[in-house]
Amino acid sequence: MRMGERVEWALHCCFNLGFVGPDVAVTAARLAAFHGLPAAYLNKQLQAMARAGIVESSQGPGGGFRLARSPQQITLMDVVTAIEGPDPAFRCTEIRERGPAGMWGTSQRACTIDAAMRQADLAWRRSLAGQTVADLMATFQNTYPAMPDRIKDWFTTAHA
Amino acid sequence: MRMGERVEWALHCCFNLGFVGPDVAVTAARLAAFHGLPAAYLNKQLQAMARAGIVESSQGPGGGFRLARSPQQITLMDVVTAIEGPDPAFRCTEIRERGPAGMWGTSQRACTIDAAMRQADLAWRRSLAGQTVADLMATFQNTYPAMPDRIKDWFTTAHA
DNA sequence: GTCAATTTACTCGGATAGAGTGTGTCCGAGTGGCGAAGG
DNA sequence: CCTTCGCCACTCGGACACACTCTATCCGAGTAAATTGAC
Repeated sequence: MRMGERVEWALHCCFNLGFVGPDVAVTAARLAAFHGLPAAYLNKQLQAMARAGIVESSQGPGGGFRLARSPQQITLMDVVTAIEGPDPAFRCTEIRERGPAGMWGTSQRACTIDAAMRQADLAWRRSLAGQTVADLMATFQNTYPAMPDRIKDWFTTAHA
Repeated sequence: MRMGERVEWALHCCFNLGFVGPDVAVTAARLAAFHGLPAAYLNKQLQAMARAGIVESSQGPGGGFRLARSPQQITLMDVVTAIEGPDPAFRCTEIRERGPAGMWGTSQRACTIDAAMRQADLAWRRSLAGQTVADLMATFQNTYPAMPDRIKDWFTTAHA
């Protein structure tokens, strides 16, 4: 099982957009340059977050992306769902139905194995839903007090 | 993010091998027939579990696979790790180092985002480690009391 | 009848092709700002 | 000098190739059981 790098990118973008604040829009190219990523592909992930209502997009000169709501109202679960989709990692394909046991009437109840895996998935989702972008920003600011302003400056001032 | 079907297959195999008991070995072909799966590919997963010490393999006539230890001592985490590998789903690629922020000395501490994702991964792993194959067997037997014997019979008797 | 070497058939085990998803890239649609022209 | 119209550059947005992992398969190595022959 492997989670795509896209999620990492999206989280870092939300993180930095949180420090920049909702007043200015940051282009995908600028965010890509800050992280050393391919701009066009990162743009795709930002679009996905825009569809999910996490960020707002504006076109034209001076356009770009900004957080659609407060960092306190954006959980890691929101971001992961926006990028990776809502489906759980484990998907029961009901192989118990394909063999001879399929005739034995064991499909009245939910698959025992599926239930167990769903429970683990739920624990994972709860942990993600319990952490907001604001929490990450606070932890980071606590470790590096001067960094938030530095980040905001980099994004709000012009660059070659 | 998507978990392979292999995990589902492996779990069902452990589940059924638990009911069969450690006295008789079940071939990969028999397990595949019971679930309607490709035998050679399922064999590959059983091999992976053998390498992990979850099942024991024996060659020759009368050979096959059996649980290497009690179902109570096999957790879902063991099976998932054996099939999917020990790496966590989320892997931090340290993109913070690739941009201009890489020069700002933020790599002294662990990546904030990585830490948050690791925490969620840990919750997932704890849930998996807290459930054993024996637990699943007990739940299933509680729902369908007659099934375990029926399963054992199917695997221990000859078939066309 | 007993033992042992041999054969045999059956099993796992790793090396080898094909499909699906994630990764990366491109060009077109839309939009806000800027400048020139007219009143 | 102010207003208005048109142009333009910049942005997002979706459609198009490439790579990698998962899926599936094959044939060879190894082994335990059955067979056969001698003692």
